Amino acid sequence: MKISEVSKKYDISIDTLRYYEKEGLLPNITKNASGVRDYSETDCARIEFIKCMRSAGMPVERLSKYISLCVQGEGTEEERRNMLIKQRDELLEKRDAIQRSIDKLEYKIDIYYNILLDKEKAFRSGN
Amino acid sequence: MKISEVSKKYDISIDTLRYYEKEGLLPNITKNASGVRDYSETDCARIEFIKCMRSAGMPVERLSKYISLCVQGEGTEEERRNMLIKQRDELLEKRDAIQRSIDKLEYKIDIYYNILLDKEKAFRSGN
DNA sequence: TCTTGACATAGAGCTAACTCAAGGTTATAT
DNA sequence: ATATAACCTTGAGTTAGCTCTATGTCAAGA
Repeated sequence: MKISEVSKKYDISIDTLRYYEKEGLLPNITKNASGVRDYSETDCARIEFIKCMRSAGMPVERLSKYISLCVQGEGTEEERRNMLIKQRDELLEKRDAIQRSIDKLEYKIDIYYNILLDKEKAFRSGN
Repeated sequence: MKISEVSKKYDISIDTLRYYEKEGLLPNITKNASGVRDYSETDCARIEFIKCMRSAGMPVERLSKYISLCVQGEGTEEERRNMLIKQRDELLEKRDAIQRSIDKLEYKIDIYYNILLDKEKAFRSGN
């Protein structure tokens, strides 16, 4: 798969794909004789994973570290697992912070609803 | 309340408090004759709100816009409400993206668990 | 053959949200 | 009286994560 196809498929800009590669998130991409990238199935799976993690705010540097462990292979499983656990725990906290924010917003939205309703009533009764 | 107290109470750096003020998030802070800030109850309530919104990633610029509407007062309620609704909807999406990421992480953590368990077994049986 | 379009690299530029540094003033403790 | 600490302002510096620019190569169609 060529870079433009991957870009379309995953809705990630070509620049970003090359940037990720430079940062170590996409190691060992095959290139043909004239240097053109050809993304494999494995590369695509990795891109999907990266996209998911990035959408949740996992830092590029941490992803890079994790992927370098994957490439190292055998013997790094425990460290990899610990990284994922840490990341998950951070996301749980983040999710809760977002939920608190949502709750506060809902509360205020409701208050404005009542204010606007009162104004409407006042208008109708000719104030 | 002085800036250092506010800083401690809300765990926001002094620099950040002044930065927020400059960006319009904390308008009309009272200052004494020698220019020292004195945060009121209202200011503190606003800081708490800002902290909550910032922790969920609401942009400073949007907060600034919202707060300027609050300061404008009467007649801006509908626009304010719409801003909050938009922000809430974005957070709902964000929360869901994070949840998807959490789910993927849980899945992988479990896979690593089984890998490590198998290694342990192999070790015990002398492989 | 010539042009066009998709690819490549290297490195500069951009934005958000802080964070720090330099230099100055004021209130308080010794 | 002086030193210290807490405040002030202005403006520069930092970081992450892209995004853009300049320049060049290469394969395919008119």
